[in-house]
Amino acid sequence: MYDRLCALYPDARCALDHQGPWQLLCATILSAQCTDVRVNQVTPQLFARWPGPAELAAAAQEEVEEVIKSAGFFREKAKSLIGMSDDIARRFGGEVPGAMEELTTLRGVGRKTANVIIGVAFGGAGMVVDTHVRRLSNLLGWTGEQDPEKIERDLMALHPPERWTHLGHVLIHHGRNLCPARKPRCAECPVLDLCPAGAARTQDA
DNA sequence: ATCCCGAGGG
DNA sequence: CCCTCTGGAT
Repeated sequence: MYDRLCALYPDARCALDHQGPWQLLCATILSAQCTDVRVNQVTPQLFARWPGPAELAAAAQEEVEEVIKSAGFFREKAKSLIGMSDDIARRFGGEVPGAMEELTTLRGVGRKTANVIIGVAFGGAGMVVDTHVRRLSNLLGWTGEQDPEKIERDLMALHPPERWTHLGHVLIHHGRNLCPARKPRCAECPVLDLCPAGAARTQDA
């Protein structure tokens, strides 16, 4: 299945525009319950105005809110962006840490965001479980869990570490292109033969 | 379990 | 109108 998805999406990669770990951290925090397209619309202005953690840590919350407003959850996300930057400036000497236990101590950073940083910014093994990965993993029968951390564990057991990061990317890509939550296009799906949920659905119709 | 929240699609 | 979008804190 992994190979089939890779063949389908040969250049699937992180769709959040960024330069360096701190920018990716900001973009990923902003991506909660929001499309990556919209995140990429607000980050240029964010990074132009506050170029690094030291600057953003000192920003006025209302000004940050104004810039990121269209991404939704703007009050919480502004607090997280400022708090996370302050954490990095004070506790980590201005450098984004690379370990899960450190990353998740940052304001607004949970396992999903931490795994993005580990996998994409540092080239490590990060099994990202977002809304797409959760939905497709359940449809494909790879897990029966709903809790992201349990899904993470199931996926890590099914796939070798060197595939984790890219697996997340191809699943997210497939979720966007052909298998969105609202209206999966099973009739056009090239991997329908490997999808129990899709097979059942097409039989229904 | 609930709240945070704007924007786009059906 | 209702649901979903690369979740996390309380």
